[in-house]
Amino acid sequence: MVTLEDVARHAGVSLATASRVLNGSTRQVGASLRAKVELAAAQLGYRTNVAAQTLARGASNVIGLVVHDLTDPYFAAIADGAMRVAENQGLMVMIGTTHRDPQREIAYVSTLNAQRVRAVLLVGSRIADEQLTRQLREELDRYRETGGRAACVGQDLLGVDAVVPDNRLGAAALARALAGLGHRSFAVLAGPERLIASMDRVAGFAAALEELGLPAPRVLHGSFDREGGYSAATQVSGVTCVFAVTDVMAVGALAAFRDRGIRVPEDVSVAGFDDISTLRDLVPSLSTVRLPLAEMGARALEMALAPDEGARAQVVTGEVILRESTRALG
Amino acid sequence: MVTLEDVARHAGVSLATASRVLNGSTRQVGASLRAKVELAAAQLGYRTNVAAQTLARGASNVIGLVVHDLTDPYFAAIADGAMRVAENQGLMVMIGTTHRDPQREIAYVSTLNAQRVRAVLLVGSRIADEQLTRQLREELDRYRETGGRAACVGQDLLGVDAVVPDNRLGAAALARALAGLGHRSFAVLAGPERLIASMDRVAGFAAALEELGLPAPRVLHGSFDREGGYSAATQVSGVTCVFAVTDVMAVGALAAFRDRGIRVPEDVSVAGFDDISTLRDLVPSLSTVRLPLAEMGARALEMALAPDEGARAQVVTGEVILRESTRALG
DNA sequence: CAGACTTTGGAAAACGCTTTCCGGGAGGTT
DNA sequence: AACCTCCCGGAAAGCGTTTTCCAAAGTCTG
Repeated sequence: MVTLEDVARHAGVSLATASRVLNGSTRQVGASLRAKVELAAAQLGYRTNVAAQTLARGASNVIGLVVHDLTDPYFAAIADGAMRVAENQGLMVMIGTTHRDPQREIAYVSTLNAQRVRAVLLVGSRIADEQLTRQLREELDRYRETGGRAACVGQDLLGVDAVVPDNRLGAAALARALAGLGHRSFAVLAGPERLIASMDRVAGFAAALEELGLPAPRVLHGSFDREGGYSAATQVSGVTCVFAVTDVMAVGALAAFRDRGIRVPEDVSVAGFDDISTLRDLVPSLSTVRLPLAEMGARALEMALAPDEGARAQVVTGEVILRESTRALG
Repeated sequence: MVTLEDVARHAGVSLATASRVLNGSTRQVGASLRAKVELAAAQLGYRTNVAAQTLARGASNVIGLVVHDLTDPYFAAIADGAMRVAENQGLMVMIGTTHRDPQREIAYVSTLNAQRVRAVLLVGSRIADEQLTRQLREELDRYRETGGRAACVGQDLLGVDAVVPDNRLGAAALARALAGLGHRSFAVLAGPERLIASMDRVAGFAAALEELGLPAPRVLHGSFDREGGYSAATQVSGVTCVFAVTDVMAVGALAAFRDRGIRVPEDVSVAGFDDISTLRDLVPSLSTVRLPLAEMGARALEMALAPDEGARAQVVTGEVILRESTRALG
């Protein structure tokens, strides 16, 4: 293992000089010494020991990313956006997947704190649970007290910077668009009862229908994934339009309808939420509310990395996109 | 920032004792002192400084993962498998995405070396390029000389442990299955000319056809993604069956045929490779060669982490799965 | 050309942990 | 009772960097 000291000795300079040459310092080093050091480093195959560097500097070059599930394209897209920002800034990223276990999320914040990462990004909807939220907040506070920066993509409940999709507004806009197509009877395929993203989307959708004087939708709960959409959709009947609170659930619903011999959009219209790009080749193509996922990830990390100006929240509004899975009635 | 020394002082014990209590050591500590230390740590909100720990121990608790593109479900699935293993072993995962730039891959190995990660996992097909391969090997060798462990998922070209899908065999089996359906004229939608995974799949497919005494397929090259499949498919004509070398390219091909008014499978059969699970709800469902992606990632990491027994290669064979996108002729 | 700055190189003190030694006390064996 | 072991606690020496001081050598001004 070749150390900086080896390089310094080999180049005939002091440790300080070698350090200044090899790891961006504010101080200048004369051209001739600089060349010697660089040569020595190359010859010996020197690689900075980042752990030592982090210890000495008191700050690392890595950021932490906590997501629920990397194989869910929603999280992959957000993570990708954040990682591009990290890459541009020369930061490495450490990822933890919680598999939707809130305790794991808390544990990851603690671990990332131990790693002294520069920033941590929490991606994914919160659950309506006072105690869990408080525990997570406490862990985050502890991290931030010692200089850590944090941001989240989801709801602004943690006292950190947040990029928050306006789920109510988006769902309401979707409801109006679907009503505009002539639909009057709706079902909503929702996620777990206490998952806030799901709750907000349901609430926004229902509120808009009420405003239009339409009957309240029937709400069916399932897990927040493809299976949840499938199983919830098996219970749907007597409506002309179904709103699945995520595209991934909508995919499950589409499969369920197909298996039941119900045609989309001829027999029932289906809309999702998120506009997952890997799903754009679905047949029929999915009407949805577009969220700029990669950009949300990128912006969240940028906020976390920016100089502290107190916790800020950026609201992102979705854009309704009607495609083939919904059709006009009458 | 509360340090171990603070904890030790607060508990009225030595630094050594505090260390032994809080960070798994081989040595025992008496129950009363142990309790004091744990209490002090909890009261002060102590968090181990991992950088210091890594420096002192000379070994870190993180592994590095290098993939081409996290939003590609192929890589997401493999990464997920590897991450589950890491999680079970209490290891954190640092991810780098190369966006298919071989130089970036080399740079990441160097960076991960600097991080002194326990193991690095390189996921993704190699390119047939002597010089790049040599450079990467050199970087890997340097890493391994100082105790680093490495493995790859792809071709066994790097002198490290490898999990290698048998692309030739899988493609050949697929060709035989398709010929068994009565197809006689084929086109292959291939990736970049020098991408080995693509080359092998094309070669295996062609070899099997030749063995069966069938005419050689027409090979069309495109990028290794959905767009590549789409654009290659626009040039297809006069065949009854199309083999896209990945499911993701097959999705593009399906879209292209749809846009051209060509029905699948009535007018042309389409098959892919990989069996990406998020694509299982495609209509028509895709015939493909199943690869156990998550398991491949998991096994690769397990090999890398296992005690050194010299570089080993595990071959994974794919399983042909015929679904709705291919139909029997005649 | 003297005094005041500005550069540039080096010595050495952190940074926060792990672990090797030491020593003292407890328990076991003749 | 004398001797050996074992156990457990603490002191202190690293681990490989960064960075703060110093000192020496320029470089400017007036």
